Amino acid sequence: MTTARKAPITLHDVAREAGVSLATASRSLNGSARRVNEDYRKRVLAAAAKLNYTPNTSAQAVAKGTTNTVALLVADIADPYFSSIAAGVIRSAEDAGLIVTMAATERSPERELTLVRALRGQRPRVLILAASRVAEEASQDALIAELAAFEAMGGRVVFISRNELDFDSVLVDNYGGARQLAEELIGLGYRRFAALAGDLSLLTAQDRIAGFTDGLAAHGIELPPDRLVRTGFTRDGGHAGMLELAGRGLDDVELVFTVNDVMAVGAMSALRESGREPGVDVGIAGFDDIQTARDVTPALTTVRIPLEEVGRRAIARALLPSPESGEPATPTATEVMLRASTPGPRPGG
Amino acid sequence: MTTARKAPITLHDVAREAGVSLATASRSLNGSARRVNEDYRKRVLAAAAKLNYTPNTSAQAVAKGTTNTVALLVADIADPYFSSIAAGVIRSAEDAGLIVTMAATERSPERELTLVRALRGQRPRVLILAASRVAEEASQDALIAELAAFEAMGGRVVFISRNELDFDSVLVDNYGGARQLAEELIGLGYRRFAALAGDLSLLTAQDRIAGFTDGLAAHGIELPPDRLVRTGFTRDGGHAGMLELAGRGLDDVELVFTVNDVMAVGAMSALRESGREPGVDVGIAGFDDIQTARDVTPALTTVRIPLEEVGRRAIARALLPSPESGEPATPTATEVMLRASTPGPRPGG
DNA sequence: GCCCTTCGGGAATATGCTTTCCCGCAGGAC
DNA sequence: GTCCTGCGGGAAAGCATATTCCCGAAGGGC
Repeated sequence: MTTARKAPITLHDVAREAGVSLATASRSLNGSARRVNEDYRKRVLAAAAKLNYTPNTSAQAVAKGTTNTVALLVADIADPYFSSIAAGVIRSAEDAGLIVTMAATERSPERELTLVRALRGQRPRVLILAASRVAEEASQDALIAELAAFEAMGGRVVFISRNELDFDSVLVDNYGGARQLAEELIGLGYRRFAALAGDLSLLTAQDRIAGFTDGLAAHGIELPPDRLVRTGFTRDGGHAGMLELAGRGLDDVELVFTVNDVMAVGAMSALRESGREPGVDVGIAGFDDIQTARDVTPALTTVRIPLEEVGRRAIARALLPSPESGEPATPTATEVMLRASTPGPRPGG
Repeated sequence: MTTARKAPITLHDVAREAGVSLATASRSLNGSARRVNEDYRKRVLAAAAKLNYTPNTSAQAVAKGTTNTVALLVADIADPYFSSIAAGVIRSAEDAGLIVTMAATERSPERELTLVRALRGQRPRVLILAASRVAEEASQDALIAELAAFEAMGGRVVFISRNELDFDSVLVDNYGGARQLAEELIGLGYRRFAALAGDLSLLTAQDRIAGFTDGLAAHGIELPPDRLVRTGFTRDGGHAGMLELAGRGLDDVELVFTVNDVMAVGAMSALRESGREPGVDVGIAGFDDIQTARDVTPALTTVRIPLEEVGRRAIARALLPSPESGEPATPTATEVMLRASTPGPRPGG
């Protein structure tokens, strides 16, 4: 009984068991356009239950020419930003009877392209690209071409937080959120800012920085170039960036904005290592509102993105009839969350 | 050019383009046992590249009778414990040329069973169950039966942190880690403990509590029943549990152990709300060593599990020849990480 | 009462691919 | 020079399912 490897039971077996034809069995089980006599139907269902039959989805896919698969591409599934989005995607894909397959680009555009190509082999119904876009990118055109081919053969492409003409997308108001954040921070009394910009080749980082600096500019405040540190888009990037900033000896900085929360967390840690207390000595603000932002001490001021909902909206859009041309979907609203990490500048500042 | 929906190009097209037979085209592209003339092979490859051909994996699966799919079942993808494991799984599955599909049980045994059944339709090569086991469970037998059927038809089952006879697993030394933690905390001088036990119907929670209490017992210390709070296995569960504990007015408790890190984080937050400072007034220790444990203040003492590696080991084991009977794999070692949340009891305690 | 629909079961075909099987051809042994 | 062997191309037979097409039977209209 160990290595018996008995073949999985097929629709054939069910049909035989029920004493009906293959066609009738198929029709009974997945309710086609054709109706089937109630007696037969029951017999088939009973046989299927008795044999513990499960339709072979691959065979169904081949026969029908479509799958029930959603392919999701993220940069790094261990990053809370992406795992929250993934949770939303999985949840609502499941509600729609879709299976989701995931792959990680590890933030490499080349890998992204390779994966898209490979994923195309799966003939997924929809392909969701959540890995952020890089501004300058040789493989960009190749990606677009690949995706266009994918859509031409009937698949649906949805970008997350990345506006790509000709493709559908769930947008996030990165610019607006960052701008609003800047203004509210000014409202708290902050005047001297610095920013950790993540990798500026990432459009998301660019947008947030642009929104933030514009928000400052609207109040006549400038963000001097030497106070904008380019660094990795990760926690460790934030850590390194803060050390770099400290190394520049800008002692009068009142608030450091990082383009995402994980960087803020790294920055806070670096700040402490250099003997200063986040919130007290220097304000910190991030972007995304990952769970950790609320758990960290002091709680992190940030811009909230409803991450799970973004995931849900992605598959919702994918299931809608094709928008026929990228009417660029109203961006998901963001919300500034002021918390303890930005109590306002210290009186003696 | 919008709704053209041109059919995806098939192996047929490639063969025609290259002027060879279907068989030769197939053999050239996936290197079968049969060799094919180098000239032909090149012609086929060129044709495939020119047409931008991608094999239809569903068709391949049907023809071969196997897939390249790994199905991964987790409780909640947004939980860092699971997303870290998932990251490991995805990474090394990909190295092995496997695609991973994910689903979330939302911690419901019924859902788990339903999903396993549905996933079976995919005929995955391996099925990884990472959602924790519930002790008393009506659907348990059904699950086992389902999985046995799955293995009988050639699939591989790997449990994560859950020892199920007859199935392979990657184990985690929950008991040993917790026990070691208890002893080290005693070494720091702590004597009066309490614990937030998560849902005690979860075996993982049980093991950790057992290890912890046994560790205490080895030094003649007891964990009175009224100091063990059953609560949810989540962050909010930890929060609620800590409030509950505080409500019991046990003011002499020096250290609170929570069965996982997310609960510890919730507990720290609750502690602050009730006016006490984690680490200073009460020590806190968790389990898992998720990233946040290091980012929180004070940094959380915990028991480290190499989560990503656990994921990698899961697919590594799945790819090995079947162990033929559950020799229960040496458990993955855990490591106690003493951090600032347990500086030792306050002198005046 | 006859003809025309409609209903619905079943045989057969299609899907895109792998693999078996057949067969021709070239090369080596004697 | 014949026979045998082995290499490798191509036709064809699967794989598990969906769907088209055919056809008999039942029902309704006049």
